[in-house]
Amino acid sequence: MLAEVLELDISSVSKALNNKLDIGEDTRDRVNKMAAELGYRPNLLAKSLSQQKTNMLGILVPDISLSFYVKVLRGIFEEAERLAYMPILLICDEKPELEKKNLEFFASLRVDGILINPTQGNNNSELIKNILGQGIPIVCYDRTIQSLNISAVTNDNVMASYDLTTKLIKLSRRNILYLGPTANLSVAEDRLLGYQKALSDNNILIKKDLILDCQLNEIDSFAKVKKLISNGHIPDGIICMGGLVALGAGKAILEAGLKIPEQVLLAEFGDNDIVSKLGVPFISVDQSPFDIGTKAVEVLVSKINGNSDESKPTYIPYYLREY
Amino acid sequence: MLAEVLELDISSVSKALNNKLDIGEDTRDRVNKMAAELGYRPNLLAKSLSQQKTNMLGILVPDISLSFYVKVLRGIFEEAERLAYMPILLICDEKPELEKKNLEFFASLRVDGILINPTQGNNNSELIKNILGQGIPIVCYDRTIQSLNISAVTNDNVMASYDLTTKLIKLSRRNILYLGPTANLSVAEDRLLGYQKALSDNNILIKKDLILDCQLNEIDSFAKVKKLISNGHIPDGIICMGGLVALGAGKAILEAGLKIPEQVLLAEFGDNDIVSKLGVPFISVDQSPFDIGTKAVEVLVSKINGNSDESKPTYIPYYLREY
DNA sequence: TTTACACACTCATACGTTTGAGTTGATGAT
DNA sequence: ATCATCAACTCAAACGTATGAGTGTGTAAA
Repeated sequence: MLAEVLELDISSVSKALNNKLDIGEDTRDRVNKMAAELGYRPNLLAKSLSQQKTNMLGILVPDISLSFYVKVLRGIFEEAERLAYMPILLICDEKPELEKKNLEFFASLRVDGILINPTQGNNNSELIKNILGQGIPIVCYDRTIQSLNISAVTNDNVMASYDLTTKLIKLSRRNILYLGPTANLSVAEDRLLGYQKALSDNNILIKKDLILDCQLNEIDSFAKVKKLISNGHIPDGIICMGGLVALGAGKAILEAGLKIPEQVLLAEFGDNDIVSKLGVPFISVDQSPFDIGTKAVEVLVSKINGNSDESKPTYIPYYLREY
Repeated sequence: MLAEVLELDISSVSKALNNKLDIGEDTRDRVNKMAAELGYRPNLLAKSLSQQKTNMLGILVPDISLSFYVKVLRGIFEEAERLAYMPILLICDEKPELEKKNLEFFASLRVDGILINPTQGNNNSELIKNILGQGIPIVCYDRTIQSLNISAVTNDNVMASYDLTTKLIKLSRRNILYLGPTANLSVAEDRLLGYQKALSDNNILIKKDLILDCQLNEIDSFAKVKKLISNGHIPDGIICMGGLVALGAGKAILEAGLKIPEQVLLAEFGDNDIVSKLGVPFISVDQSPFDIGTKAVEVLVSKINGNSDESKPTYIPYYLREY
């Protein structure tokens, strides 16, 4: 198209547009001028196919209705822009089948790298291994996959949970409930460990009925806590895995006529925006989601560039906050 | 790769994988089996380039921290999945430069169609026209671009605002403040019209100082309303353009010691999740964001398939709700 | 005047897939 | 036995770009 009008070889046009050295200055100018005039837009499909590089990053997110992930995304987008990669965002809705479909898409599209927050249960770890084997680097953020020896950018969740639990203990709480998944989720398992260690270190007995398995949503959390209370077990503090869990638990507590934070202290990880709906004070672990995002991209890109073959986790600092 | 192992021509492999008719059943099976075995994954870049069709939809979103857009996205993703298109999500952050960059990317990637919620001021309408001219259909959702004769899926914002204002009037409010952009935004202009018409029809004088121009964020809204109150103008009802505006306004009102809803009735469009942070009752226009999403994809895909060249707006029903 | 060499360009191939046209061998009808 | 038909395959071109090797021209050095 451009080549015909200018009576040049396509290769010359290509070289002019890409500022290659073996092309005359005057022809370069002619080409650029004509390109602007005709509204020429390079075909990324062809370019990527030819170069064997897309300059795209595949980003998998479980749920964008949680402000935690939105903040992570901010970090991801900002850093990707800085490093001249295009982040392609796909949402998995915590569904393994969707995650699979989206991973397959990214692999077929030949993105240069993938950022993933694996769904609970790590149902797609075989597929992930497969894609890694195909030569596409994958980095986990927030959550990780222990069985896979994969790079991850996350918090030290054992320590964070230890600190949070310790804080509740210092605030004179002794019947602290752990509320969230107890298996199949790296993050939750770590936090359970930290919770238990904090109790031990403070000579508090770990009671089995104060470790309450619950899904990462408001409904289940509400139901489980309501049942717990109606059974006469009233904790004086709750460590919640995420904002939705805290929201459900908080509603159940308030509905039972209990006071927050006087009677029950509410503590949660990561997503405070949604908890503030309750209108009561709570303690939150700020996981520095923005930094998780930027660092994840940084690690991924260094893998793409072959500057890092290691797969140890990168820890991002966290902060306890009171709202 | 596959072809070599099977000692077949690449074209035969391609035909087998795509269930073409002029290929033997036994070879088809052999190919599929070997493909599974070797973990063959078709290259979408090559496929799309060859077919001149990507089966991708470019989705432009201003801001995913607003639950309104998250709900729209749910609709978009669900309908896109149903119609076998892959939605590619890019976030513009209300920044025209980002919008431009993302539009250029979509055009270069040769997505089959684009869904856009144009930024205020429609800074990229020339580019949009250009891309349309290139043969990529574009449909607006929520907002539209009047100057461009482009398809849009939205609410009848004049009517919605008329109804909402009328509702406040029926609740005995006479000093109703319009709070939001007054120009450069299709949606807001329409709502201002509806607001004014409702006042007129009820024989209420339209006061200039009850039409308060303010940006679509919490900060500006808070500042403007605070100033208004400190100047002694206290409205008894506020029509806010969106949740962030309502949040800022609500905070200013509460800070001034005024009661919501007794002294000031708060009403807003679209994004109630965020307003509930205030912990007070408010009236909301539910714009059926999910339906906006599904319908937008439906309209876009029918354009892609050449079944629709018209460009009239498609209106989605809205509902007044009290929270 | 020849040789060398850099410069600016073209040629050919590659990337991985699709697709209509062409080829082959077997089957059936006359 | 001859020819048309058909199924199942291969061939070749196309999509739009990038890139190393090859070509021709002009200039400077010997």
